[in-house]
Amino acid sequence: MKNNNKEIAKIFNEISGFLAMDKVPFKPFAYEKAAVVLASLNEDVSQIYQQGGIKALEELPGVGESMAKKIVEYLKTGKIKYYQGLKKMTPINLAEISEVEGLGPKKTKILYEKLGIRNLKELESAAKKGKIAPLFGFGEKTEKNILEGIAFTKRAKGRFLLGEIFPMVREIEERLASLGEVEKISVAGSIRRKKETIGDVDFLVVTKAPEKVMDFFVSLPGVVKVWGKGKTKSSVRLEEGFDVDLRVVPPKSYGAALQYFTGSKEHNIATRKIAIFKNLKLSEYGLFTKGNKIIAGRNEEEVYQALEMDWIPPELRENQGEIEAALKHQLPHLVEQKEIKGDLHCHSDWDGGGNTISEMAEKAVSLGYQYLGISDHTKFLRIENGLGEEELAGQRKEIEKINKRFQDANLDFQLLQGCEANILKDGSFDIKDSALAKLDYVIGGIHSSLKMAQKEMTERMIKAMKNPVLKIISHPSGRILKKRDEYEVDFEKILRAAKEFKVILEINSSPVRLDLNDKKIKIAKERGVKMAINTDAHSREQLELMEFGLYQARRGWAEKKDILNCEGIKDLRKSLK
DNA sequence: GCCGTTTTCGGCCCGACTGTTTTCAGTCG
Repeated sequence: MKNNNKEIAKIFNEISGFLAMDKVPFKPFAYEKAAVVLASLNEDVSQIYQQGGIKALEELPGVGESMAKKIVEYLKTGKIKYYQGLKKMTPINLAEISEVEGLGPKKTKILYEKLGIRNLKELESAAKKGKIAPLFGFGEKTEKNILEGIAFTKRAKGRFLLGEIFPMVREIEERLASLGEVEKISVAGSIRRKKETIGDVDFLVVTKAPEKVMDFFVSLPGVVKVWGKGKTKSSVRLEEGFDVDLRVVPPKSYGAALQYFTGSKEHNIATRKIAIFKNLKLSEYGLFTKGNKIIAGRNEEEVYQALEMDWIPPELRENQGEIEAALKHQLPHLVEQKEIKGDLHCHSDWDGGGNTISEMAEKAVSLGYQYLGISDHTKFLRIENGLGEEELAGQRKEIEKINKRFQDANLDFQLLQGCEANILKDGSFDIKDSALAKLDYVIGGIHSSLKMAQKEMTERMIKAMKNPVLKIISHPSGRILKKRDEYEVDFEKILRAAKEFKVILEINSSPVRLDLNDKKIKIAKERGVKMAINTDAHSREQLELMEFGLYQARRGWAEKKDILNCEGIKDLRKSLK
């Protein structure tokens, strides 16, 4: 269960920060790059090491002799001496402080040297006392930004990203399901509803051997604490910091319990009201008549059916109209994974991504896609090695070459060439429109000047949308979960412009973005604005993140017809024209 | 510290933007 890749990536990121503090040239970038590679790896480094030794580690892009040694040291001892030495010299909780938007290594170091600030708590106290503004290089605004950043970090605390937790939940579910004694199992709660952030995890099982199942549960790998262990309920904490509950329920109540523990609370209250109206009583034990005779409970379908409702997909259970729709048998047919025909936003090694165009394409083929749009950054984002006019032309040739290969192999798959151009402060792009017009499509994204006032930001986006080369707006609200709020923009105006100028809004699948979010997706759908679910993958593994964008789309009531990349290649090409 | 259709050494890490130190360092993507 322990995730070596993430742990080492975290340490490398901190090393990068410590080195940046001392203005060490180039090394910070090298460590950062390696951290990104490690974090996006599918296979655990311990496996790579076991199979291929230190040589195999050095094969990883961005990892050389020195870092490979450090990885081995970590695998063998759980520590990296070099890192501990740096931390000793400057005992700052860098990971914690860097969470605050606007604070980097240099400023953090000054704060430590002048005010002795080592962590978030000390930072907040100093900012509140007004000690930061008078420092050389700081000021009123910086202090205010720091306080706002801390407040934001705090609000998000205690909740985990769906994308962080989901793989672990799947693993636990598989382990439990593999026990012969477990007859039925499901995860419930906000995970089943696919909420973007999760408080804790609930599992329900049906079993004839509860003791054995509970014993197995509390000794799962990764369990660091057992809060309680009983016949019907046990709770544990995993080393990642979140709690998991396991409940054993009788078969005749399984559906009612699943319905109850899936929530949301608001959905349950509304459902119970329907039961009361029908002179029935709904609880986690079942649906009962006034005479306490059980009439449903074995599965969810029969519970909803007995209430004369259609079964409601968990993603919709937020009491946002799904109850009424289920009563009228008018629930939407939510978009499904198998309806996704391709991905229109991913990055190749041309702009610093982890894999070549060929490798990305092969992965897309293995996912069953008909097409993949390569959309590398344009020149402004040089750190990501953004492409200029000539490079785009060169990339075009490369893509045509690869497409030829697929064609010769008689494969029903095509690469498209797009790009992710930057919408600058004035609403223009960072690259000539004439170069953009040569591509199959253009994605526009905001990556700078995020703190503009609402009116200016709205005008900036609409100006970009009016540009006929623009087809898709990437991550339209700009939030980073647990880190940064959305930028200020008049969303209704954006929707009107999207409709008028036929611009597609992206549903970005990255677990830290999920942008548009569920609420905005629902409004966009109601306004008749089309969307595209994209991964924004920077490596081939990240193409698998599509499921998280899909969940968000489903939470926003999106159907196949609302999603651009549910179109087959022919229709898509027409739509992109 | 990594990497090599410029290379085993000498490049790499750019541009927009912000806030603040009135000319530029730090941050972000």
